[in-house]
Amino acid sequence: MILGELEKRVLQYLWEATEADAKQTHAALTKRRGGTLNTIQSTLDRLFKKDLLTRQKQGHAYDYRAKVGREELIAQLIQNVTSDFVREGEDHLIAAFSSFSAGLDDDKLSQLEKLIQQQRQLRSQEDSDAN
Amino acid sequence: MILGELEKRVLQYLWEATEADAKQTHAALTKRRGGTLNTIQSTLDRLFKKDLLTRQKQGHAYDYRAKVGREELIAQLIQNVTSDFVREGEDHLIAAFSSFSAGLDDDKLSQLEKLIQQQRQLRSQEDSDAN
DNA sequence: TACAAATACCGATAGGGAATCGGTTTTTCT
DNA sequence: AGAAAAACCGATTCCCTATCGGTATTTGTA
Repeated sequence: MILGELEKRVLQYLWEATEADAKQTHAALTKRRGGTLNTIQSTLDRLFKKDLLTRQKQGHAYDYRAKVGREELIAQLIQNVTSDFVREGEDHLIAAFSSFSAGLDDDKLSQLEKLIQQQRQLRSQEDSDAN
Repeated sequence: MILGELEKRVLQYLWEATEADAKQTHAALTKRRGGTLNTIQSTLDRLFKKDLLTRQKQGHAYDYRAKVGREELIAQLIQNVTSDFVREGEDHLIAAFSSFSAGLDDDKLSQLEKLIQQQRQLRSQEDSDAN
């Protein structure tokens, strides 16, 4: 899936705003870049059709919300752009790591290890929560 | 940077073949999908202009070689697709990890840790090699 | 409930990149 | 120099984003 420039901005805005209709979105984005309300409406609609947004009628306008968070989107995009090159049975992240590792300094490596630890802890907590 | 379907296939082929001219590439790819030699030439040229291939005249034809390896390309693509969403000071891989971690099982986490260790070892070796 | 305002929806256009291919110009080998 | 092989150029089609104008709906309200 490809995201256009405007689509990205709208998405970012919705992550901040939590919820907004076309008018608000237009108001927020039009300051830096011209464009009519219609343009924003189309863009919101396109994002909605891409299943990246949720909408709900509120008064006479749709209120849109991001359906995917920033990290989830990043994950999606990476899988997308990567999938043609990831070998059978190979994980996307593993592939990504292999790709980046040469460019990582010791600090980053440690940072990653910490994140892994955190992730593990998070899980054992969830496990005990479940009981 | 966006890669088209044919561009990806050509790239993959060049990773296998190490080196090939348009004719060979065409011969290799045309079996599964029609298309003329010209199409392949254009594609090779496009990849070359994208700085993904190297070429060198050999006899009357250019011999092309991939300029980036699979993992390097993956890294590039990830950075590309990700950069608009990665926060200031945040690393792409860290962001990627955060995005994926929820979907990783224990095995994958361990696998990653091992990779990190390997990377560390690789470095200390290089260090001692340098002395 | 009928009307006016606010939106949604439809459709058209422009612009950019990939994929394709025909045809012409260059290059190269003999 | 001449034939054959490639490179190069240009045109076309297709798909997707960005933009808007104009019309059809919907909604709040007098």
